[in-house]
Amino acid sequence: MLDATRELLSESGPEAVTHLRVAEASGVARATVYRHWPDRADILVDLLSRSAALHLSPPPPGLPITERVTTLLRTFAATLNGDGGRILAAMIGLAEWDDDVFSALERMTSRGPKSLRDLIAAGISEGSVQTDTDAGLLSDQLIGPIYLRRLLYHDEITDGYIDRLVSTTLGPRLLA
Amino acid sequence: MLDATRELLSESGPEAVTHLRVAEASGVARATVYRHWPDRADILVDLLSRSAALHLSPPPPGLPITERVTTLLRTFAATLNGDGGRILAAMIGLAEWDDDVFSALERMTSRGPKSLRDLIAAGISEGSVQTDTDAGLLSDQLIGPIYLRRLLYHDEITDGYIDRLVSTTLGPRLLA
DNA sequence: CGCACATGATACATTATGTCTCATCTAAGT
DNA sequence: ACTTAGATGAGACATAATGTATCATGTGCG
Repeated sequence: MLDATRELLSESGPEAVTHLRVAEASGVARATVYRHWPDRADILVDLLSRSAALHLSPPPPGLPITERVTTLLRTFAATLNGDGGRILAAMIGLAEWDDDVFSALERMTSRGPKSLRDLIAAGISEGSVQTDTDAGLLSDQLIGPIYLRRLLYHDEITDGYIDRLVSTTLGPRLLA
Repeated sequence: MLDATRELLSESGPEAVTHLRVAEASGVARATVYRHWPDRADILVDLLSRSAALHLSPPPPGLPITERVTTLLRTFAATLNGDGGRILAAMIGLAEWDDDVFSALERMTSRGPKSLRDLIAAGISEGSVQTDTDAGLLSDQLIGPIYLRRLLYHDEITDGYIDRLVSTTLGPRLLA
């Protein structure tokens, strides 16, 4: 049923996720869908709560900070370029009015900035990034434009874009 | 009717915008709503197409580039902190599956980056910004984090955040 | 006044929604 | 192999929503 829900969501948007259509799409009786999720919104919240975080790539170990950040952002962008972008767009449109969806959104999107901040913090402590760097802000500056392109412009996020982003954002804060 | 639609959208989200509820909320017969917008989505598309752009502030004239950018971003953030944030979130959630909403989204969000790029381009030509600056990318770097905070974190965008954003993003590219 | 046009009110058929019952199936324990 | 608890399928049912049609009323305008 959740597979069918994900399919419906990706194909036709959140409004298509109804008890009836989930039942039809998954070959299950309508009553069964009601038993699991009495409220229509519960189906979506359940699906979205189980959705994987937007990226999970463990930052590779000994490489220079620029490489590690670039790798992290690329796996992140790959998820956004795929199905993750649509799911994220749906969540943003729902989270404004549904606290449960917002919680799921927080869980889904918090891991990325966190590991990026950790990466930057590691760069500071190992002396490759300026000490007065605000890791949280720098993380926003790297991730924000990527979301912007995907969600507002519906543009694909290319490796070249990420390279330019990293070099102009992180570049000026690097120490020799 | 469109006022009632806006109210419904802001209060209860896109799914609450139905012929019936618009009719009730605006004190109009249900048939009248059907006459104007035979399809449910038409109501929202019509409303969103008429929505003002996200910011309109004409950049003040002779001030230094940093001041002008900061002013622009502040009026932009003010709209996002208000009702514009919810409307934008709804549009992002709909634009993924509705081309008309996406067109409206483009019109709504294109003016901001454009005037920001123009501002940066002016800064380059008047010699206060480095000549190798990519105005489009710099614009994304300034606007992206603001969208990020509003849409994903549901955080208010403070003047202090914008100040830090401008100083760390635009600062390194300024010429004496 | 007369006309074009939008609206209100209502009826109607169709579909969706939500709840209920009961027979059937399945997995697990005895 | 038997029993039982729990889940499912199939369908009935009432209610609400949706979409269309009709006709009387109102309003602005030449």
